[in-house]
Amino acid sequence: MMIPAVRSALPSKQPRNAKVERSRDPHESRRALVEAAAELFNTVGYNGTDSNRIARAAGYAPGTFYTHFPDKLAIFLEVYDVWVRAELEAVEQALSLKGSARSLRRRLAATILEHHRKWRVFRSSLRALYALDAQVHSARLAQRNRQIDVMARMQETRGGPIPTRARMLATLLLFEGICDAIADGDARTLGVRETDLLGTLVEAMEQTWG
Amino acid sequence: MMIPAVRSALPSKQPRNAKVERSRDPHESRRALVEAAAELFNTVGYNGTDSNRIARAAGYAPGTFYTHFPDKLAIFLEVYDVWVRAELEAVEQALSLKGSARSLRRRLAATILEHHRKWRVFRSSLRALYALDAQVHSARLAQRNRQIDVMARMQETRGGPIPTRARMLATLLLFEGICDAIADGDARTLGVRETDLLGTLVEAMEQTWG
Amino acid sequence: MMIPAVRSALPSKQPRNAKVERSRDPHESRRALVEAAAELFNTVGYNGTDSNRIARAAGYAPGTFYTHFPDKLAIFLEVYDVWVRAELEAVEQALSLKGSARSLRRRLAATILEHHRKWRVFRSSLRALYALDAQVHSARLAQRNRQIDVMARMQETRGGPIPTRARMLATLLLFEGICDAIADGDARTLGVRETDLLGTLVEAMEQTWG
Amino acid sequence: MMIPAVRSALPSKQPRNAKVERSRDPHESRRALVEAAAELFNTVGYNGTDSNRIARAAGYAPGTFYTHFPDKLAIFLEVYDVWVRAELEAVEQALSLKGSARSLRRRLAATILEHHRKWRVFRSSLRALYALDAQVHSARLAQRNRQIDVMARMQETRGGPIPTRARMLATLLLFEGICDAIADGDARTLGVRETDLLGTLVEAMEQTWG
DNA sequence: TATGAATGAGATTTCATTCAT
DNA sequence: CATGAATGAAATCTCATTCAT
Repeated sequence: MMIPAVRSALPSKQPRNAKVERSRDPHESRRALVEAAAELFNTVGYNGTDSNRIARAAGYAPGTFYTHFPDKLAIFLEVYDVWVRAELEAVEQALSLKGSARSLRRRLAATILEHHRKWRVFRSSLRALYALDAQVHSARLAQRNRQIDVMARMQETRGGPIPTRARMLATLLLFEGICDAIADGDARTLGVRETDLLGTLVEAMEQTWG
Repeated sequence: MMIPAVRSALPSKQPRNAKVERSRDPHESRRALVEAAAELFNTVGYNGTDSNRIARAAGYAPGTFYTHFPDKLAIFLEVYDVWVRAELEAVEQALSLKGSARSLRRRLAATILEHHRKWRVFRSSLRALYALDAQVHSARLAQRNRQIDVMARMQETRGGPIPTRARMLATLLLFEGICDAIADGDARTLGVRETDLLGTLVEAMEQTWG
Repeated sequence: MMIPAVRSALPSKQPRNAKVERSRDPHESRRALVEAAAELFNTVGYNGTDSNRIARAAGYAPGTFYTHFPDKLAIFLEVYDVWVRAELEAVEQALSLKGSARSLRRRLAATILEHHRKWRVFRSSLRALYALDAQVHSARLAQRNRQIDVMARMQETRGGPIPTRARMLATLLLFEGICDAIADGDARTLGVRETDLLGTLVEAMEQTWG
Repeated sequence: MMIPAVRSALPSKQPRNAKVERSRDPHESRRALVEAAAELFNTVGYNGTDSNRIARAAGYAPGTFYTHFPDKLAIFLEVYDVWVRAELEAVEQALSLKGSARSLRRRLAATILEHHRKWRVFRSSLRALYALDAQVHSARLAQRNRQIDVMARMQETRGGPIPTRARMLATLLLFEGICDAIADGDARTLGVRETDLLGTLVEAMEQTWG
């Protein structure tokens, strides 16, 4: 049994894609499954999601799931991959826009916050699996590495001095912590205005990158 | 006249078992269950743990679990409570020792790191449930509030100026992020020495509390 | 670097079983389940029957039950439906045969008695659920209504005057009471010959329908 | 799981007798248990009632139940006994009052109807167990015998001719059927006025006893 | 007698996974 | 590739019953 309030938060018992005659294109099938899985993982979490439901939500029969993925974890990793790509893309886009260092940082913070907000529940499952599963762990570490690299490259482009990895990692962690706290609605509940918290973040970024 | 086949047709929930291990003190039983649950949650996570196993691990029969807790979530919340208390105690003890502001901060960081290390997997489940369950959510928010209060009180005692709540929350989040990263062994994997990362943390604390 | 103990710590709901008995026709499966359930309900009663046992008796694994019915009550209602249909059919057949009004009534009584005899235990569960469950209640009321309708139609066909609904209901209830008493073997135990009791019933019918 | 709507119909989770310091008088304890059991059986049925709850509702600990009764069926039989006694008493009282044969019959019908109304759910469990358990079966048969005896004695007193046992049993069964149908609210639902149905009953009695 | 924690068999239900078509 | 009925291990939870105090 999963948390009851959550069950009813499910997208809908009659999946929106039901009865849509699915293409026989395997790429499209896979894509649809990943999309449906993302939606479910992000609504009821990894453990609240079952593979039959993923298939049905994507418009397929249960067995189809297993023609595309060996198991539930595999599709979770794939969803993670999609997610990572989307974030990186958004980040690169945010960084590619003109503007002062300050406005760029604001944009970056806003972009990542948006992303965290959208993937709140998925992220929470990610964290749980992170501690339990080696594959998820290393996937996430790889992502962290990439994020630090982006940071470093960004600074290189600007011509500024590259901070120590410790500093960059710390900034990254603060970034995550703050975005999660805002996305979860906790800042507000704890009596902190979101702007103020974001301000703290921008400040920290300034200290790290000058 | 009696219908012949009838005698044995009753659902027959009659005799059953007979052996009775023996009632320990109910407080002790509850404690043992919570302890076993903590251990299991911290090894295989919330979803990997089942109530029968908790009972067995504590030395009881499956049913005993339900004479003490209505369900798995209830014992999870109780484990969390124990955990919170233990952390607060450790923190207060760390803060009560004499020493310079610097050494005090180091001690605090070491204490919390130790705590995170010990409860790595439990914490990951906590995070997953945090996003899915209202009770866990509010329990954790209450804990955060308490932590901020301790911070503020600490500063009051020292006579220093109390930072904004935004700053305190940010520091708390950085604290958590860094301790988790070290506890998970990620700092090292990402090419960052734990000492350096902790150094960043202490620095941030200095900026916040002067 | 990977946390060593972690690889095997995932809840591990992976491989499991492999043998597959083979999908029969789903209609046939459903039918087999209903049949097995009918048999069990009629032997050990509703509460003495469990869904796993129904599945096994029908030649399926426990889970199969739930691919066809949401719960035990659902299959009970379906068994009831089958039962009702069978009775109506038998009744209509009995009524379609040629013969005097008297012989027709005897035949009708014999038919229903036979039916009650066969479904003695099932009927007792029906009665228990009737008082506790709204669905069972309304299903049975619907059946009663149908029975009264059949009575009225029968009389219409004969061209006789249609009795009041109160009289028809009373006759129906007497019918049930007497058939149950005989089916349960109670008439005999109470020192009443079954023929005599049936005679009383036929008499009552004569008074009602002339 | 019992029918959900029924669970919530339970007298109350905090039994009304809770915390009342129970007397150590074993007769009183037994009485209290039987009373509580009667209430529960009549609310959630035999299978919906558990022995711990009976004990709690009576103000005792679970174990106390077993110092008074060997099992759940035993207390059910005792409740039945109490019920039977109460009905007989009420009947005898109704019959002892002066009045015309007609008014006496009306009173008798009203008395028994009242009784059926009050014990609707209990009666439904009785019927279910009747078909499954030999003890319940014979207890109920004994009661039927007594009822027929009362009928015969009554007629003897009046000096009228005693009908055949078949007739008397038939009348008894009609009585039960009609009272149940009214108590269950079915007469009304089936479009029959309760008075009309009772009228049919009184008519039948007149035919049987003149 | 009364207690009440403990028992453990077992009922209900879920769901990742398989495989014949 | 897609299907979907079937699987069966396993998790959650219940409750009649026991027994040491």
